[in-house]
Amino acid sequence: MPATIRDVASLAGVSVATVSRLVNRSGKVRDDTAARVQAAIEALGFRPSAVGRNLSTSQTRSLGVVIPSLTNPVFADAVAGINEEARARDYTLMFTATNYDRAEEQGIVDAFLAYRVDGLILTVADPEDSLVLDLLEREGVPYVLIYNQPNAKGRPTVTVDNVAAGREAAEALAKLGHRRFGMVAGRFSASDRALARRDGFLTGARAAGCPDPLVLEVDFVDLNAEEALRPLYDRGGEAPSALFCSNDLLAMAVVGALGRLGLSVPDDVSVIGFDGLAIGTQLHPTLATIVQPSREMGRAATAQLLDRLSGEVPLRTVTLPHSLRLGESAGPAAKPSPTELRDSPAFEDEET
Amino acid sequence: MPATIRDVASLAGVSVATVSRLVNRSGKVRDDTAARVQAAIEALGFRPSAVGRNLSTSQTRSLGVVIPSLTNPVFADAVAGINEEARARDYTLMFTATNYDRAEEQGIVDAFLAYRVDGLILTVADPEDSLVLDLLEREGVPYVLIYNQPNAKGRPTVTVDNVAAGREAAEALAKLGHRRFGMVAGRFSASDRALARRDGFLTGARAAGCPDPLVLEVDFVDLNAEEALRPLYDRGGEAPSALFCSNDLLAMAVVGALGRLGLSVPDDVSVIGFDGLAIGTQLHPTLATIVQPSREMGRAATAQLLDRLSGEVPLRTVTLPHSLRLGESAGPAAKPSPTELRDSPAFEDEET
DNA sequence: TTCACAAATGTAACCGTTTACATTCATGAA
DNA sequence: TTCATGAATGTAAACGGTTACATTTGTGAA
Repeated sequence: MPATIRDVASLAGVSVATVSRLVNRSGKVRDDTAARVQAAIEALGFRPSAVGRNLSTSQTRSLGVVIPSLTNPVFADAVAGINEEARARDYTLMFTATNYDRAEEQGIVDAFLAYRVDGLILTVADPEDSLVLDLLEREGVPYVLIYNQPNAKGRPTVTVDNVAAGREAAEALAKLGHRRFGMVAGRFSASDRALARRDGFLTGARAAGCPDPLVLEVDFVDLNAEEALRPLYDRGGEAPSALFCSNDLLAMAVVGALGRLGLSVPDDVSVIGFDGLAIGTQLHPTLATIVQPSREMGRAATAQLLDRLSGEVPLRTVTLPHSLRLGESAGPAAKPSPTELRDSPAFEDEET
Repeated sequence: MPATIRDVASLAGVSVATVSRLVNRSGKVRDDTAARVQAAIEALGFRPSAVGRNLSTSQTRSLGVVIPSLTNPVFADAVAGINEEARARDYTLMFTATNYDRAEEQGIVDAFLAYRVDGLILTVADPEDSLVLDLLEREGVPYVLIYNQPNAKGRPTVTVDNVAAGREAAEALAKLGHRRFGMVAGRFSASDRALARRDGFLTGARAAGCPDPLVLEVDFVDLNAEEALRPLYDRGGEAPSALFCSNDLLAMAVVGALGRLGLSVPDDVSVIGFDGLAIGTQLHPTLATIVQPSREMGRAATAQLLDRLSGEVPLRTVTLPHSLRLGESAGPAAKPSPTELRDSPAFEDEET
């Protein structure tokens, strides 16, 4: 139904080649011809069809984006970065969330390949052993991972040093005087980065001469943080005085749950998250966290991919700097032993 | 480089028509032929090109999604719903955020039209007066708005009754004994819904016989809630005891800022947000809010659009139910202290 | 066996661009 | 005026599918 290049050509009394040349600024066209063609274009409201062009040039100027979920703002931030960079370079984004479902990954990538996206940016469940990535490799479609860990197969990824960051979290807490650590994490099977953060955290705890942190793996999607934490803080003395959470959303929920359990953050328990979500700085207490540059990671991944598409630059793994943001949710370890917690009135209320 | 339908055809010793028939299950093909073709497809790793098909069928089975920002999880939730419904019906999503920039809107929609998306789902700055929507109308490309308000031009939108919701917020606060209301909102110029919520809130306040709420318009993108609120709460007595925020992100920031100003929520000030973000139920205090079914709105908009694309069902404006979630951030008004009574003329006026 | 008819398959045009190559046009030099 | 030359434009073949229509093949009845 929309006007085609032929319509324009015949209305302007020129050939399609001339129209094409004008539209794409490839080749020269005389001023008066250009004016005539331009007039025809406007008269017809001609909008060149990307699909015609795609077929002819066998590239689509589109990128596929595959992430686990938009519900976690950390991914939304990355997508925002991807979006910015892609738009700046005139690429379009095809997008889907997998909901942490590996079978979905496959179907989605199949669809994107059918659409002949020029490249993909994705966060997968397990990059070491991913059929999807094998497929891309086989088909020679360029891709860059984000958030995923650098891995044995040398798959290009833009990420932060999650192990170091985990270690730093432990160090920071140790420096505040804490010795009994806990970690609350989503399912490790769905997140290689959570795993890396845990490894770093354990290492850090040991290096500080602390007992091994208790690790709590919780269901991230429909989480009941209060239920998950209650048993821990029923036990009294040996309960962790500092909790590291594998992401900020979890950390926010943990802070809330502790409050509801009658514990004060950071007076009774310190909490430190991971991601650096903007909202964390607005809360009270502000959320202590390891900040990763999500938007920048999205942008960097995209930039790299687009460079690769327009040159033959090889794709590389890039580790961006993270930083510790010591918010109010992490404070010095309490002087009195949390053994007293058992006797706290708020706690008795909960018990009955 | 990838195998084409002709490659498959010649390897299987059949015509392209037969391959096409098999791939699309259009028309019948004998079992032994099918097997041969299937073998060829697998041998070559043939993946039908959507762009070839798009050109031929002049439809793309893709939808454009245009929203202001992913940074606000409420949009992310809607996109999640859109994503689910689209995937279920085998449509692909092209996606972009406008960052609340109206010029961007135009460029993005142009790009999507070039790609010949079959339809669009969008949230625009101002549906009444939107060049972009005029353009879609003119080109006959079906679209559905989400979040935007029902409007004079009868543009189809999936939303909630923001006016009623705003009114209910005021009523709920009045029922808790509050009389001095405030509203904190993002820029109205970027959000017709915030405006509608304000209108409803004012109406509700008046209906409850309360003085007109103070309305604070703040910069949502880089917000300093503490600075914005401090002047209000420096003044003492006449400061609002209940704040309605035009969205949950804002409400969370406001709760945090009040805390940092040394005020207790809800003992000193009640706060009620809008959106029903999941994280609100995890915080401490849990966030009182008007819940809108974001995911469902995304799904409904998509379903409607896809129905329209495969039948000739007309697009309609749909108002989905919202609900009040009375979290801990909204509580009974404090008994006004004698000082406050003296200092608060508004209060005395109303009492008589 | 022959024929009518349906089932299976093939042929080729078309969808809207781009682009290599061919052709025409304008210009200045001889 | 004629020509050589470069600039401007045109022609037509891709690109990878779908599909109307034509053709061939297979089946059962006469």
